[in-house]
Amino acid sequence: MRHLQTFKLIESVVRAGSIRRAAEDMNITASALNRRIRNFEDEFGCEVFERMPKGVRLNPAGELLIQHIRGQMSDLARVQSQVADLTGVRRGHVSIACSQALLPWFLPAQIAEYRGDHPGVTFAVNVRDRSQAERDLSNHSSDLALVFEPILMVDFELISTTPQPVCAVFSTAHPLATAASVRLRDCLDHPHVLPANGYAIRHLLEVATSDTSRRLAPIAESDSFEFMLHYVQHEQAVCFQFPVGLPESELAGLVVRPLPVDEVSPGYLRLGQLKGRTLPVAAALFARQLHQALEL
Amino acid sequence: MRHLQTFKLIESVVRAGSIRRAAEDMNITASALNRRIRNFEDEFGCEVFERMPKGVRLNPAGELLIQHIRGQMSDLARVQSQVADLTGVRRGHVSIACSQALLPWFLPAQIAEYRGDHPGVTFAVNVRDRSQAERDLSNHSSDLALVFEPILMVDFELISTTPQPVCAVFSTAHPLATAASVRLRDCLDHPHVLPANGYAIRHLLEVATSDTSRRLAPIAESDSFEFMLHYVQHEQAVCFQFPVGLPESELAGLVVRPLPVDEVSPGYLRLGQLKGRTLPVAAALFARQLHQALEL
DNA sequence: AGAAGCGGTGCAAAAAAAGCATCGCATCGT
DNA sequence: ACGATGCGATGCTTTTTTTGCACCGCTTCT
Repeated sequence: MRHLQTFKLIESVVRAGSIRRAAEDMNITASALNRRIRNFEDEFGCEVFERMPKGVRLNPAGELLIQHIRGQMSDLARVQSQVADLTGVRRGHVSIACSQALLPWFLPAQIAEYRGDHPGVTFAVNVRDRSQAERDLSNHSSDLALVFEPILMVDFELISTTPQPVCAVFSTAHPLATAASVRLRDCLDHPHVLPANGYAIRHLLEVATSDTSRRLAPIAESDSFEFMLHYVQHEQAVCFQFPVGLPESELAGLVVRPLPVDEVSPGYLRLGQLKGRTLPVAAALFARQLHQALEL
Repeated sequence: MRHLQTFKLIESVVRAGSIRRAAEDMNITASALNRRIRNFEDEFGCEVFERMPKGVRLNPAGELLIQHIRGQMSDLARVQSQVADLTGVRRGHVSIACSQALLPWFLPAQIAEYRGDHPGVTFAVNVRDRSQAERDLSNHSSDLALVFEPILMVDFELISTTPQPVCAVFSTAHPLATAASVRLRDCLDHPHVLPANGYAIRHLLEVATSDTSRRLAPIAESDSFEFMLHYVQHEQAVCFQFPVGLPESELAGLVVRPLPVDEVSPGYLRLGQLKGRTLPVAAALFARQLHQALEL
């Protein structure tokens, strides 16, 4: 798109942190890029970058501008997607920032289903923690965020909320496997594996134990649920995960037991978008599908 | 602004209805303009205009595009205004679509007060009926709308609402001038002058008389309140206006009496903006001032 | 002290846009 | 019926803008 070239270049400079690096990325010379920026700043009425010996950085005016630019670009993409829609060519691209739990089963299944109807639509799936996911929305680097317990900042517009009980997961050979029901305190009596700090499940478990005498005493911590699920197949330990992250087909040898919600509050899986933004057709449609899938 | 030139040209073509006329408006040749548009359509991916023997018209894709363009331009203006704000140069421009009643006194006073604090800010005041005012917001051709009883379409975001009783206005020599209170039926017993159909006061009076045996029988209709106010100084007749349209200082020889609200419902003066839009600093500030002034 | 990396600038080459003249086409008025 | 008019489109030349190249001055790091 020719007419937004200057904006794209500026965006690239912001990302690269220096005019020369950005020039290389965009396959033009630094001098040309430099001049375009200076010309733009002239027209714009004030400087946008702070020149420093090691490169450039946005000044406050530039911060305002870059937000505008990002908004413009994603809004134009939305318009083009809508136009493509009414031209009959259903194409598009959906980018999603999501929690790890959605990777093994839920999102692959949902995307495959969507692409069954609309093969022209492409996807980008990025694992993000809850605050980074929201930042991605603000950046316009993701269309949708699907995370547990987001920080819910002002820019986050909820599309859907689904409570998910925390589940204990252990091997079929584990002593708890024969118990009628499993409480958190039972799990803590056994060796247990926990997600690292910052993860929603860890947070919920911390809260659940904070007013009891029981303490979390993980034999292992990890930022990978894949690791933890595999670990409890090797040692008689307990790990935790949300139902949406537990594909039934891959649970051979494992037992899943939801913890009672009066003991451990459920995690809320929240689907959201950037507040006030009109999503491209493809993203809006996919969001609707997710919403329906999550309601079940 | 160089980089939005193409957008400006397209907008101009939409307004002019033909490439040649737009070219003249923008001081370039028709061939250059034509080529820019065709190039843009290439990049954009599909045609934007319907070519007709008498000129061009937007096709559905173009309708979507022009909305995007207008949004872009006004958002960029907002950013520039914010930047000017933090550069210390408080400048800006506020455009208002408003009812006639606000012209003689309220808006002049408000604008003068605002410009007392911010002499760099300029204003555009356009008289619009309630539906046109809302259309102006959608077009981004006005920042604010201040009208009675707007149609309240989906794009209208209310900032402030003020009830205004309908007032009867007549000369001090009029028989009603000595009455303790004035009811609508009293006014209808005398010759009366009404605003034309479509005006809020006319509508409210129609509603008030619809379930009675009394009928409106205006000796004169007008779309100018200025005319009506002056008319009742020449003949012993009654006219109607909202308090906000009646400057006390100019009412020598006239009596103003509010009609009881249980007989004639008050008109609601509504200040609004385009839904979801972030107003430029100057407009947002002025809206806040209006809001406070209207609360008294 | 020197190398490396940064933004900025003068100048010539290259590319893009504009202007001009002209075409084909549909409509309108006489 | 038919020419006049006004529309968008297009080939060609000229003008303007942008780019690339070489180089400067500056700061930082080794």
